[in-house]
Amino acid sequence: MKKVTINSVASHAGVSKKTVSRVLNNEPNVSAATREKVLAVFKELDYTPNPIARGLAQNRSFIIGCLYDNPSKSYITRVQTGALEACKENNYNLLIHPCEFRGDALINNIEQLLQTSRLDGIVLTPPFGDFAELASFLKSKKIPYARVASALLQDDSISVRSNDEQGAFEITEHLISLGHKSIAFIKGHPDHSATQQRFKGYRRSLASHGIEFDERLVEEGNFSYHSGVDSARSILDLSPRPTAVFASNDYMAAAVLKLATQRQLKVPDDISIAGFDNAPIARHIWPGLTTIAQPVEEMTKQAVTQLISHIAQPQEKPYQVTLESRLITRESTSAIK
Amino acid sequence: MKKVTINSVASHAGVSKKTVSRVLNNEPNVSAATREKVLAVFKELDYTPNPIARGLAQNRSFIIGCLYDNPSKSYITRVQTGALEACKENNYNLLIHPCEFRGDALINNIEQLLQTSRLDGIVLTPPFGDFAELASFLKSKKIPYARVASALLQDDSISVRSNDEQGAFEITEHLISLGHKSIAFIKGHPDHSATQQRFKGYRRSLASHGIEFDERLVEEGNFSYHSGVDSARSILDLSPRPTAVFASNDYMAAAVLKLATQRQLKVPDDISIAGFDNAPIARHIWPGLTTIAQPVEEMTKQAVTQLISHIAQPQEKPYQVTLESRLITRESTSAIK
DNA sequence: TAAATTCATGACACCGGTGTCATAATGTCA
DNA sequence: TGACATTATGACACCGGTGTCATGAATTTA
Repeated sequence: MKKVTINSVASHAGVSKKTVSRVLNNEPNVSAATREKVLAVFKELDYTPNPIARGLAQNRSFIIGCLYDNPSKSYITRVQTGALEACKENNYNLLIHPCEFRGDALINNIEQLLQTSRLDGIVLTPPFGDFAELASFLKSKKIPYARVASALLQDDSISVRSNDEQGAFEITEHLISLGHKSIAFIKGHPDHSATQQRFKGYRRSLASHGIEFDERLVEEGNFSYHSGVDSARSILDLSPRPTAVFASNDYMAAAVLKLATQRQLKVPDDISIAGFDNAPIARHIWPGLTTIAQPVEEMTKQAVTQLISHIAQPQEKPYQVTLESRLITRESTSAIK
Repeated sequence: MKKVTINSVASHAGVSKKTVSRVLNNEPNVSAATREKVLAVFKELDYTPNPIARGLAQNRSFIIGCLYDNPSKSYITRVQTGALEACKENNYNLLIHPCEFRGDALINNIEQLLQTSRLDGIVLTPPFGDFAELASFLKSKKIPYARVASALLQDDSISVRSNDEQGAFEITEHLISLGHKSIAFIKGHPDHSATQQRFKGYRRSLASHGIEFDERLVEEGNFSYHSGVDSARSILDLSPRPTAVFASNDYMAAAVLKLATQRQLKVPDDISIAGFDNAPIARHIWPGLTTIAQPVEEMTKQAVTQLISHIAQPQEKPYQVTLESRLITRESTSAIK
């Protein structure tokens, strides 16, 4: 059983390679009769074009790369889900590439990636979207890219984000509206722009209610569950203990909840806990976490969709959009007694 | 700035393409002087070979595909982690491809995948590893594959699994040793071979202690958190209520825990709960879940490593291994009162 | 009906590498 | 030093598609 190529189809159908190629790509200037004949041979020989050969001729791979370095696995899962949807709709494939954000190796690493697998475009997920050096590297290599959930970098690339500052503001407002004045805050990973944004929103809300900002209530986390445990320990040891904790993501909030419960504290009666992201864990635990729902899948899907259409036909003006997030109240927050 | 290809390097260095290719691939029969010269030109022109052209000539893509359809996202994350490690060590890349297991579309879907992106090999994760039709399809297309955590299919392909039956046996033994006799069981997804295996282990343990199997204690789940909630509801409504629940994975166990807690039951005092997999959630909740730790990452890593070495050099005998799992006791199980 | 235009098709180069084989250069041995 | 083996190198075809352009046939226009 020999391999079926465009040549075998051509000779079988008694036409030239080029004509077969025309049929393959729905190009004009093929008579109906010829088209029929070629299509019949496709069926008969069970022909499928070789994507690599096509890639060589057109200098395309139909593969999008997804770059990430994120302590929150569920966030990555959501990013992938959105990216995959966009790829599927456009007959693209998704290649995943985790790599360390810190360290000089990054650019080399990406260079290696581009060498071993030519990608048509790259999605930069946090924190990569805010790394100017990487952006300019990709530009120099002429690799199109799209940024997801990145706040800082002002460039002319595709970018889909949500308003972290506003989300954090709203959830803090929610806590304050419940009577809380002593609200601890757990920061996210310092490399992520969301970390600063969420912190800003927290402070803006406090300020708008005349609540004095207290540095002792702020802990440095890094979005991982483990860092949440450490921060929770410090916070729960405070005296007087804050009446509420706002963690920069749900993993860290879950850690606070676990530690508080272990210490016999009732949530939310003794302490209210709020998270961010609406990760699966927020509804998998009891009490469920009050949080901000971010459309991570949707953001990524839009980013990748735009990226693909940009690849097919470079746009004049970049697609830059901010999607809405919304407050979800569950059982982990309640009015102060 | 023109593109740098093997031709530009060749003319720059004053040698033939083929000699450049030899240097590129560390082939013998290149004089030291020539090699130096060519390497210098590589640097000077900042040359990187085009993977697509190489792929066309060698009929390889250096990409492994990972096929999955799994309700447990964290399981997929772990599979990816293991697969990525193996890929990284071998300069391969990983393309992810979720697709529906059920339905006739599957084979077409895979065919499409192979068309749009030539893969050097495929990792089949549960439940795909047990689908004989898919295996024979891949064989007919001459695409090497490796199976992860698959129990049933007896074929001559690479397979790395762990002993689900034994794990379920051990965790049931653990519950029985704590004095439990009325142990509810939540099954996994019917398409997954692990589902039957775990059920078998549960029954074997009961039988070995002369505990009569009671069908009313068995609920049909599908590995998703949501299905766990439904099953938990039925189980907690039973009268008399079982003193322990063994769910076929940690997500469903977490659902039982949440519902029990919501209903003011104390875990483990009022009811013991055990899971399977040692997913992150098992230690992110309070009380932590007693569970069976499966080396999912390691299984996948070994499978992919073998797959890649098989691609480079087809082996005579297939690599088929069963890795150990182990019992992890946490706070969700205790001796009956 | 002749000239001009449009359409259908194929020949051929090309994408950027690798494999095969011939040949020139060098080394080894008697 | 001649016969022979070994090493270094390049010419050229090939992988399986696509792009460019020439050509002959069919159709329209004057």
